[in-house]
Amino acid sequence: MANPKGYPWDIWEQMIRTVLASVSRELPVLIAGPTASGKSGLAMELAARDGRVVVNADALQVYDCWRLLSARPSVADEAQVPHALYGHVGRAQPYSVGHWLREVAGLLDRPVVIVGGTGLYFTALTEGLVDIPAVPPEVRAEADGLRLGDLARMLAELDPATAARIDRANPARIQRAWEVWRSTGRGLAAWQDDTGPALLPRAKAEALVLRPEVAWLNARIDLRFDLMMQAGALDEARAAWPGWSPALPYARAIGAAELIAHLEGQMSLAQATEAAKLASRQYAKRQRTWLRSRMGGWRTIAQP
RNA sequence: GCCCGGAUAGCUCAGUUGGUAGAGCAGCGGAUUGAAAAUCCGCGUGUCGCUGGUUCGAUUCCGGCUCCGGGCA
Repeated sequence: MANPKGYPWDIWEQMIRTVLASVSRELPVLIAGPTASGKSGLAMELAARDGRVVVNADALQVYDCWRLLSARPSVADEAQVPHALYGHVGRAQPYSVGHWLREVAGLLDRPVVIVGGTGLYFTALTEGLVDIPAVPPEVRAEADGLRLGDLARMLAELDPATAARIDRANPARIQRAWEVWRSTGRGLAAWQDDTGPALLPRAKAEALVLRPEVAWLNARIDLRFDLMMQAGALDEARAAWPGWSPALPYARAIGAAELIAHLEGQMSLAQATEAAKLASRQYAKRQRTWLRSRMGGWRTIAQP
């Protein structure tokens, strides 16, 4: 990617290369960082150097419909170095951390560099995740049909331990807790207390976090979206338009809803573009919070 | 040139019968063990255009000025 005007991309890239020179050739490598920080390119270099497979740790790059909008590696990239867990999930297919972790488990018998921006995925990998049976679609549908207040009341009554532990102002948490109780007959808190050892503890991997400077990253984010548009992101959105289901996870790709809204005549292309860039910057901020607070023991690569 | 309206947070605006002001968005901080590019929680960041006057006290009332809209010439 080109260098945003006035920002020292070359210095950042050189600095990272220096760091990479000291990265183990044997241990699995993890690369976390905010969107547009240059993770994928670095992963490819390491993969080429050590004969590693690049493994995706991004919740949106798994979907087959978003190569451009999710900033997935290009066809050329994939031809150059082996990649795994990219674009292998259909948009109507259920997918979540649990699926991802099980797939990663099957790949750890070979040299890997695991790269992505989804903090939850890395935390599940290095700190563990309870194996709770998947919530059946009927239970999800049942929960979707109930009012939040009712879910909260039922949860407080049936599973007070979980109700006390979760953020009860958060609808997503309440619904998840209710669904687990409903589909397994056991409380989420009880399940979580049984969390086993991590699949790949951070001590057994080379764990890196990229932390570029905020203004620099924001400029990169804006530039990257412009490049996506030049590469045909609007066509990609148009292809995903028929049967568009905003409630499904695939629809959360930043920029997708904005471009669809434009196709539906609800906003100009300029407005959609601005909204998508804004949403990306806000997403990067949330990622920063996670990286700061949950990846303290990781090796930080910050911009000077 | 004259008349009318406006000027308050980064933006769009509300408000103060005179006691130095608050919403939305943006921003900042945080939570986050299966929808996580999701979801949720917290925080107001200010020469109230400038300048005189009245007043114990002016962002508020009065005069002048500046700028921005609109109208009449």
